[in-house]
Parts: sequence; C-alpha cells; structure tokens
Amino acid sequence: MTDTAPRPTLEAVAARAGVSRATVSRVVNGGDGVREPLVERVRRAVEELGYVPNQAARSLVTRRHDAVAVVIAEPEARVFADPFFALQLRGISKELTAHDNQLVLLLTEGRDDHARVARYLAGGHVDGALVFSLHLDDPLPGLIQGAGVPTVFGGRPGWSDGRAAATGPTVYVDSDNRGGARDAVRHLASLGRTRIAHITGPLDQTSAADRLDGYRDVMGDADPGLVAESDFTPAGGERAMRALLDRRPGLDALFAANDLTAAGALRVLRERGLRVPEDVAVVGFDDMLPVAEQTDPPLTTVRQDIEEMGRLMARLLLRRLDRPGGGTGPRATDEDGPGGTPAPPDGPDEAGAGVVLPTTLVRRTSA
Amino acid sequence: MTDTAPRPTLEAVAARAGVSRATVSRVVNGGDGVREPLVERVRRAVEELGYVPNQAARSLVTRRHDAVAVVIAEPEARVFADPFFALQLRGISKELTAHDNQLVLLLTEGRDDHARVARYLAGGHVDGALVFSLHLDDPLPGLIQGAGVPTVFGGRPGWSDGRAAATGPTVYVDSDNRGGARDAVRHLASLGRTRIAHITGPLDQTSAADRLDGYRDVMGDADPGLVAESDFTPAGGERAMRALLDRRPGLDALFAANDLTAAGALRVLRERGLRVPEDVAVVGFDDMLPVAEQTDPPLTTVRQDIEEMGRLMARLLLRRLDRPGGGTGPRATDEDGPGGTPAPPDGPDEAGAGVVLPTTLVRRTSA
DNA sequence: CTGAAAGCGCTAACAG
DNA sequence: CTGTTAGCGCTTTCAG
Repeated sequence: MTDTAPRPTLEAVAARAGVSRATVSRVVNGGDGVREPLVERVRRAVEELGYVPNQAARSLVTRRHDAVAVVIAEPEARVFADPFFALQLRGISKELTAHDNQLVLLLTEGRDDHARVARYLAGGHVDGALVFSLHLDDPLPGLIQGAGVPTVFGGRPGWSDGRAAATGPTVYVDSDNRGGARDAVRHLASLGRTRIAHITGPLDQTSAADRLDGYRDVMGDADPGLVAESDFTPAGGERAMRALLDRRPGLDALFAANDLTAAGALRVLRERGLRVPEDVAVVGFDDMLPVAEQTDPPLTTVRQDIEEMGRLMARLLLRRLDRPGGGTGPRATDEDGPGGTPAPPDGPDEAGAGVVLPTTLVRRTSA
Repeated sequence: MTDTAPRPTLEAVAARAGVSRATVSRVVNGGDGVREPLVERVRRAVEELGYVPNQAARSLVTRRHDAVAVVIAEPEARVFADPFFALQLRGISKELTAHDNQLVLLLTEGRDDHARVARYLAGGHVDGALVFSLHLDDPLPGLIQGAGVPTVFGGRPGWSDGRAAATGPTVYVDSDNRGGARDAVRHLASLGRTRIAHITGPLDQTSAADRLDGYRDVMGDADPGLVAESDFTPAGGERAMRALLDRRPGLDALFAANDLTAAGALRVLRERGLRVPEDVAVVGFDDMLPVAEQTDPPLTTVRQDIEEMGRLMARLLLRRLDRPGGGTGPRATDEDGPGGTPAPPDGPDEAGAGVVLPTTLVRRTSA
C-alpha cells in the first residue's frame, strides 16, 4: 500500500541531465534554441525519470490552461433523445485533442446552475468556452458573454447584437437552416405538390424559427393552416400531424422540422391509411442516420454535418485564443442590467461573426 | 479593446479587508477558526472585488484539482446512435457538480489515442477517472489502471482480477444484466411461450455476454439454433431476426439484447406477416424511451437506470478520493505485460468491488 | 485566533 | 546558447 508516488520535478530532470532547470524547460517546450547534444541528454533524463510536467505550476505562470469549457444548457431531457450533442461533442473533442487542449464539460440543469457556470468561467479555469444556446430567453449566454471569456456559440444565438460593442462580436457556427428548409420545400414543389404542410420545432429556438422562415420564403403567404407548431419530438410530430390532417385533409406534402418529428408524422400517416410518398410526400431535417434510415419508408431529408459544426466551433475558438487580444474584453465594469434590446431575429443579420455551414438534400423514398 | 482584466488576488482582498492573506485564505476555505467580525469583513471584501480563487495556484500546493476525467473509448460511432452515454454523463455531471468537481471529458478514437489518455491521466491533471470499458480486448483500461489514478469503471470490465494485488481492486458499476435477462425470459415463459429465441449483442462486451448467460440460465440447453449473435443495432436486429425465422419458423417469442435490436426485429416480424405479441412475443432491454415507446407495438422491456449508474460511479469515485490512501497505488514499477488471465465471466464473482444495480421489467404490449 | 514566512513546480526575462 | 534569478497566487506550518 505504498502511497505518494513522488512525481519527479523539473529540478530532478535537470540534475540527472546535468543542466539547469531552464534548459530542461526549454526542451520540454519544444526544445528551440538548445543544442542537439543537450536536447538529447535531457530527453533521456525525462524518459528515465518518467517526468510529466505539472500543469498547475505551468498554468500559474503562463496563465494558459490549454482547456476549454463546453457548456450545454438544456433543462429538458430532450438533449439526450437524439445524438445531436454527442456528435457535436465528438467533433469538438477531435479538434481540441489535435491541438492538445482539454475539454471540460459543463452540463446545466435549470437556472440554479447558471451562476455556477458563470462563476466557473469567470474564474479563469479555462481559456475559452463553446456554448450551445438553444433558447431565445436563455440568460446564460448573456452571463457568459459578460464573464470575459472568449466564446464561440453553437447555433445562432437568439439575441440581437446590441451588446457587441461592449463585449466584441458574437461568433457562432450554425447550419444553413433557412436555406436547407428552402431546398426541402422546393424539392416538394418540384414533385408537383402544392399543399405543402410544415411541422415546426419549438419556435423559441433559432434553428426552428429559421426553418420556418425558409418554408415561408418558398410558400409565400400560403394557407397558414398548413403550419403546425411542435417540439422536435416524435410524439409531438404525431400530435401535429393529426391536427394538420384534421384541419387540411387535402394536404399532399409535409416538411417536418426534424427527422424525429417526421418519424412521428409518418406513423400517423400510415395509421390514417395515407401512402407515403404517393399520397403525401415527406421530407425531414437533420439526416440523423439511426432515425432517417430506419423509418418506413426511409426518409428524404436535409443533411447537416453536425460533427463538422463541432469541429469548426473548436477551430474558431482556438484560432481566437492564439491571437493576442482575442478575448471578449474585460469583465463588465459594473453590474449593468440587460440593457441591450433582445430583438427578434428578422433576417440574416451579419452583425456577429457567424459561420453558416451548408446543408444538402438527401433523397430516399419518402419524397 | 482594453485587455488583461487583472483579476484580484488574495493579497488584494487582504489589503482591502485589513487582514493578512492567511486569514483571507481561511475564510475562503470555509472560515473555520476565524472570528465572526473578521469573517464578515473578508466576505465583503471578496464580494466587492469580485475575487475568485486561482485554481492553478491552489492546486499547485494542495495537489488536488477537484476534477475527474471521464474516459469514453468507443472507436465505432455506435456510441452516438443511442442516448446511453449521454444519460450516463448526465448522472455523472450531476453528482460531480454537487461536490464541486469538474468533469474533463476524454473521448478516444482508436489506439492512437490510448497513449495520450494514459499520459494525461498519469500527468496528475485530475484526481480520478471514470472509465467506460466496453470491449474485452480493450487495452485502455489496463493502461489506466497502471497510471495510478483512482478509477471507477462503468460496466463490468472484461478481465479477471489477476492484477488486483498490484493495483487495488477493480471497482465498477453495472446493471444486473444477467438477472434482467432472466426476468425477461421468465416473463416470456410465463406467457406460455416455449420456443424463445434470443438475439445477442456483440459478445465481446460483458453486457451482451451477461445477458446471454441470463437467457441460458432459464432456457437450460434449449435448441442453440434459437440464438443469433448480433450487434445492438436496428439493422443487425433485422438481419438476425431474418436468420432466426429462416432457421426456426416456429419460434413464438424473442428476447432481444437491447431495444434498438428489438425495433429492427419488430420490423422484420411485421414484414413477414407475424403478429406481435400474438404470434411472437417480444421483449427488449434498456427501456430507452424514445425507442421503446415508439415501436409498434410499444415494447415490453427490461429497464436499467442509466443515469443512476452514472451518478453512482461518480459517488463511488468521490468517496474514494475523500479517504486517504484511496489511490490505486504507485505507478507500475516496471512494464509488466498483460499477465492476468482474462478469464471469461462465469458467474457473479465479487473479486473486484463491483456494484450491480437492479433492473425492472416494464410491461407494454409487445409481450 | 491571527500574521509572517516558506515554498508548491514552472516559465520568463536577463545576464553571461 | 545556457544558467541565474524572480516570481505566478495560494496554502500551510509556525510563532506570537
């Protein structure tokens, strides 16, 4: 039961190699400007002693942590119903790993956690943050933005960029939800469908709102009765589909805000004896493989590369961290209330530095 | 664009409160043994300055990090096809948060990453690790066990406990896969079914192997033709179901190793014109809501409380960290090869300190 | 009960 | 190119 394995220090390595601590430090950090023979000696000593640098000591002086926080704020359990975040995380993790950065995961449950997260971020434990801001009314993004930590958002945040002047531009990565939705609806139209319905996601999320906008871009002011609001879940999809069918029995196509919703809708369609795609053509959004490929019939859908979004978020953040002055400025000088006008998103404003990834329509058999 | 927000230090707080750094430190760390008036003064100073302790400096001296790593090793993308890890993570996160610990997520892709993870863990960046060891032949758990970091495994690791003497007992948390499988099969039998088939998961995972064992516990040496190996995916479930049906057209029940597999099997059953549960009764495993509730018909299945498993893992680890000597001992003195005999699981051996959570049968309409 | 002093292990000027 | 010298911000004996 021997305990306290005393890890070797720089000092020990220096002694063993017969050089100074500074030299060892240089070698350990890339070895620039150290003559070859010495580098070799030090390397060997490091090897023999099994030396591993103490990150805490290093951070104390460099003020870098080589770690970034990933904040996922989702009160409902919905997050876990689809692999969305998992894929995103995977992309983030890959990119971070490639740059020797660590991923600190902050999951929040409701408001109580907000203060905790804000404190953590403000505490300078990490060099930056990647945050998923799902809801329009979520105060968390604001808090974070005020914490003075370089941040990249996942998904277009739902606020206007009024505070940009104070905290720097809001940078985010998003899919082209609006464009993808347009493609989906146009595809349906190209099939000769005219009474194209839409089941939305929760409209307090920009992704859902943007998809609805895309639908409208193509449909103009078609019958509003063809639109039903829902919540991205299969059960919600069923409900909405039923409502739609009761209201507009003659509809001949459906654009569902995501694949899960489409799956629910498909069940209702079958249950009502409607054939897909003959009677009603259906297209989804996401191309979540386990869902889209397994529905009956397989789903035509708009694919977004979720993993790539994650990777890109990380890349953007890392780039910012490398550049000096990449911070979001100093902490708020004072407690300034929510002064900015949280205007609704009305059009593609490029105020913040947003990167929008393209989507592609994947044709299967449902449309 | 002012940068470098100079965060206040202990020193600053001390000055402001008119006390010494030591006193401030005491207050910040609980305030024991400091007289009330002083505590109050210090608290106020902390508040006014917005002081947040520098974790790096603290770790440097305490050698604690209040952070634990969660290692998820899954080469395939399968991990992300179901919400399993997400739920587990959620449970872990909750428990960790409740004890002011941070969660560092380490995702690995293939062997190349193993060294990186081992190095990270050995580097003393975290106080402990929670690792998910899915495959029998995965070398990672061994590496980790050798890194000298207190560890708790998720799922029963697939090795015998030969190395226990050197590194301490292997502690893990698992569901009662075997018992749950027994319940499932017994339920089917109680329905009067006699030709009960089983579609397994990948048998190099202990969870799948244990479920098969449970099936056998009840079925004795029934017709081996009633067992088909698969891989936990819907597509695999379809394939296996077809094979089973071709081989044993008379089967009247199915126990699928997980819900996803059951969903695939259900589709094949319908496609062959077999009614569920009239012709073939089906029970799954997991009770993954988005799956089990959405199948047609809704799935009778064995529920395991995944989130609770995560919470428990974290709790176990934290408890171990609190006790002195809770480590796994010093790093391996030398490179000792994989000497232990990785014996197959043949019975509930309590060699390692394993905690096995109960499962419950959830009746819906498929059986 | 409180303050003074001594580092924790490392990097970053600055000399040589 | 290499070594010396100062700390980074905090906790922790040890006196008082």
